[in-house]
Amino acid sequence: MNKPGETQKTEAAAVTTRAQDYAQWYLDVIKKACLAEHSSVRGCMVIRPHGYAIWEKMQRELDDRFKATGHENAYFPLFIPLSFFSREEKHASGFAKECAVVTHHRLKSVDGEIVVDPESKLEEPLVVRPTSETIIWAQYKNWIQSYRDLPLLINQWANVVRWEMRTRLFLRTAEFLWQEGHTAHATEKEALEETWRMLDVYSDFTENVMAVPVIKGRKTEGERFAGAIETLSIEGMMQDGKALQMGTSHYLGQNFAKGADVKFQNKEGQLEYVYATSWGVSTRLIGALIMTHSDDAGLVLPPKLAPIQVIVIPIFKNEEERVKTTDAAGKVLAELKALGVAVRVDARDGIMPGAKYYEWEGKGVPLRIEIGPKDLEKGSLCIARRFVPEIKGEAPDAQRRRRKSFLPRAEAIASILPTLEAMQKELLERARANRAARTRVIDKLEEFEKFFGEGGGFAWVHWAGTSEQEEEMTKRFETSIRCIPFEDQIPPEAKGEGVCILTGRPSKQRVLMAKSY
RNA sequence: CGGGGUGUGGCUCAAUGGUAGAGCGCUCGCUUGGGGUGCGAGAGAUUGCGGGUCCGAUUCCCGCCACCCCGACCA
Repeated sequence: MNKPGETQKTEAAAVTTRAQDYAQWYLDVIKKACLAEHSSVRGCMVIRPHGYAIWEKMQRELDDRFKATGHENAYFPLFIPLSFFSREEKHASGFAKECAVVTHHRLKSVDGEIVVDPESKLEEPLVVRPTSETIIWAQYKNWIQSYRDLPLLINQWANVVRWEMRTRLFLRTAEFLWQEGHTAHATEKEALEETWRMLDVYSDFTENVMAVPVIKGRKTEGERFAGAIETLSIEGMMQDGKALQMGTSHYLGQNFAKGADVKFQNKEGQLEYVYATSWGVSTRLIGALIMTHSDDAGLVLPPKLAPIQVIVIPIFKNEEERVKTTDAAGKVLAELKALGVAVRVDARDGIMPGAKYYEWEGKGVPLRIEIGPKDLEKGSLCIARRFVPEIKGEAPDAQRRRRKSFLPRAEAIASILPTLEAMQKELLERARANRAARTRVIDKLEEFEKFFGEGGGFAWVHWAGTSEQEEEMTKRFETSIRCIPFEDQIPPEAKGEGVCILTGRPSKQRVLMAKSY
């Protein structure tokens, strides 16, 4: 770490965009905000308290939405017997290359060294779940007999393991936390409705809670979930212009019901396989949050996800002032708590106020209240925002001044909730504007190449190629079809028919192409 | 698993064939206090692991392991 005063004393500013710088910036934010770090365990992540507190807030918001749509939580085993896992062929082969497998159940001491006891080999290996479809459907077989048992709407909060070659904090770790919904329905229509409904739940969450705008659409065959008939996703754009898949909702048809032999008797008395969906979001969302809003000063949090929304900092230079200002801070704390604000006082002695500002800004606290002797005299409070809407060409000094406001005490307290609400909206608007600035409607391959050669972003492109041609595009430009967007997701300027950018064949609508994480 | 790189106090890095030093961080004291105060004292490392060469290895050689970057794979 460098001397704080030298390299880190930077104002909130535009984020650098060169890929390597961006990766470094991302790690710096995580470190400054004390969110997470690499574990000594290969590919695994330690989520620190502040990072976990954000996850808990996400969980709560999501859980409320799942409950509101009729879902219940349950829990299923971490281990999946290999035979269960192989019941759906495409599913098994899709995940085959990234599975951790338990083969023994005992250790023993040999010459003072602890080794795996070869005699404890399991008859059947256990796969550590990379996702739980198979183990859950093995159970559903016992739960479903009649159309009266349907729909079965269940969600699980769990950890899963995918043995990735390369990992990145939050975005791709060997073990990650997530929720996975697994539902069973009597008809295809119902299951499809559920698939679409849950995608809406996700987009509602990412936009209204995370303040991250997303494009909703269908995945191409090559990008589909292993074992799904249809995969829907929400795609966000990060500040470097890359796309991030933030959530998926799958229509599984009768594939898993057949694999686990789950039949029900319908109203006509006939046996039928049930129709399934599954959907999930993970701690990757925290990565999306960081990469969408944060700046060079550190994390920026939408107020709805900020574990601490307001930090109160008493300022003093002697014992008398310390007592007075911390006392005043305590009163502000109580009043804000009563309003339902997540607030904390930082009364640590021996740390300069400036150092505290940097620390809490790095952690993404949206609002800071400074209480010093001058404020007590005037009966005012200083409120400093973590960010303000940008004004083009504004000097950093001017922006800093604009972030602070001095208000009479009562007025200041009353302004907190409306300000938090405004900041929540501003973040979404800012993210929308950033996305719009890096989105193009493109018809010519040369233009496409140029766009992605100079930073890139989202490209609305006509496509009518094959899966092989899709791969060819990926090899040539490092881009992929993020999704085939729903009609209402396509901006007006990108609507209409045209011809495929690669093959020239007629195309009914444009798809979303981008480089992605 | 292929190609490249790196392993030295908590972090970022120096140095040296004669068993290590700085900055930041940490602890204590004073000082300071509305954007990272300043000074002083102090704690903290069997130099990734194993072997070889050598009187002597953190340094040279070999093997292994871990991590990072670039590919293949991905929520």
